[in-house]
Amino acid sequence: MSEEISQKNAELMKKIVSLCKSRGFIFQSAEIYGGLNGCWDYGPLGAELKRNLKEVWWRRNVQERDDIVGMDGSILTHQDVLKASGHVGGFSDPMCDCLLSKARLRADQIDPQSGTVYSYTGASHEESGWSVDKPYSVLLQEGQDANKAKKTARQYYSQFLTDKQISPKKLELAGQETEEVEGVTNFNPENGSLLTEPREFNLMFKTQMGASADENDESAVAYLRPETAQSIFVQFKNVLDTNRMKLPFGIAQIGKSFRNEINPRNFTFRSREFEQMEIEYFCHPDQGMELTDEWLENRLCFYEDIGIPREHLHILDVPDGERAHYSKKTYDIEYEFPFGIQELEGVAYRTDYDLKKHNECSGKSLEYFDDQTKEKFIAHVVEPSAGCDRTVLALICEAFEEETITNEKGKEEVRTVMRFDPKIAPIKAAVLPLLKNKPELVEKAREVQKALQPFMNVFYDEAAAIGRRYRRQDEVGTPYCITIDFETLGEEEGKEDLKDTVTVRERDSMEQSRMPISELLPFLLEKTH
RNA sequence: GCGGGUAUAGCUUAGUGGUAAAGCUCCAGCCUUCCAAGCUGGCUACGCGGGUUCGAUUCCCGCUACCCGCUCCA
Repeated sequence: MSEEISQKNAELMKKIVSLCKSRGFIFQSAEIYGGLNGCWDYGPLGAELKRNLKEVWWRRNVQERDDIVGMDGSILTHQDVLKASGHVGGFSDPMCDCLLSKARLRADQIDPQSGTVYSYTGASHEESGWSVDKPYSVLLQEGQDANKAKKTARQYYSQFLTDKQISPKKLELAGQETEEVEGVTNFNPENGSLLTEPREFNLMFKTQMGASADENDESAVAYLRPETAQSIFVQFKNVLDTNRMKLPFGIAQIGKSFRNEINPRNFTFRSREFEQMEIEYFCHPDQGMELTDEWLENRLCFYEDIGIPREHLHILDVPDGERAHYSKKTYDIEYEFPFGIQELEGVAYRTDYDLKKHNECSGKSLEYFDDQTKEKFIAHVVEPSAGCDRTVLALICEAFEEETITNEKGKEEVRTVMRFDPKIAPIKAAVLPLLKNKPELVEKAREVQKALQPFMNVFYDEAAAIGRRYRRQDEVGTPYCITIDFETLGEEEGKEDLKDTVTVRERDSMEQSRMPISELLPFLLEKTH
């Protein structure tokens, strides 16, 4: 990405974040207390938008399908569940930092190295009297010049210099010692510099169950779930038995999950608390690969359905070695955010890994018996796992547009419009009396509002000129504005036949049409459902 | 976690060692017969905590948050 485009996208993102705040989509969590790192709250319109997304997802995946049922598991999770799944113990990354370049590396991904370690105890600068005592080492591969160790060490020590005018070359190194080593991983392969000790980053939120639980009571430990999936696996048998399900079938769940991300970034994109929309689709082992491809296609259609065109999505076929250890096949569905192409959803073939683990660890049989074939086996599972907040953000980014239009006076102006698909738009229709100082118009408009309100989120507005009110609605993505005027009242001479009709103004085209009030509800239901 | 940047009203910005200006928005009123009209009036801000100072929004230190890069994202 060129510098210019990246600059432009940063500005675009700023505008989106700003609009999200000013129009009540997304606020920073605990803002009046200075904010909570990586946490965000949805305001009135954001809550509607997110609710609509979740409703469409649930409708498409549960309500309209015979083979998927829903559930809603607890967020607090038994520690044994996450021990079995491998999250306790496995869900942390040892990290270390290069003392010289400050690069961060995964300690477990550093190739073992051999060579000569040059160690120093400190450095000094005679002329200025400056000195520092800090142990530091450099690893040199066989055949490298010993001077490289000195050069690297001087560079390292020079970062402590208060007088930046002093050249690293003028530093005197102290206490040089050398040692031959083999298979060590505490040096940066890039430059030979010593790394910090590996630090564990535990990515799970741990808590204590019971108001009087002791902090050191191991048995009281519980976790906030790092994914909704585990509660589905753990309840697999119950759902199977109580709902007479037959393979293949799925269990869907929408809910919050928590991960102690090292570095929350990009607005709501990477948050420590986030909502997932997950399906665990159980099947015969022979069907796994095929179903993974089918689900990928199904999910792409879903995004198209809610207004994210396929051209803005990217499919990443996650290569061997980069997939989770339990996965035989994984597709990432990525979206072109202004801040880069980032993952919205993972469609992963998790094999029988999870059910097998829970089968073993709980001692309860989670096997499936097929009456037809008399076969007994652990079901395999395909998991389409979507990030709800990420999708909301994608919807906002996709919808945002600043349109340049020429007004009646021939002057160019910018119209900010959120082109949400009507299905997910927070407000479906705005009801507007043409003038607010004419009680008959206001009364009629209130009637229309009340008639629509039980069926959808409508908004009544009588403040300011009609044009301004249209633009306000554009900015929050309301697909239709309904205006009650004098013709609606049937008092216009020669236009008595327009009694009880209203102007329907369409957001994207700004075009207006005349419609009887009686047709409004079916029209809007069809367009916004 | 490291490096860099930023923090003034709901939003976007101005400005100053003597507590602050504007545009837009918003609210009230008048007016207004279809795309951010006009007039009058109004609310609202120097992120938090220290220090220096007679006095700090301004200078210094710390913290927090956000943005960018690195890193990370099982």
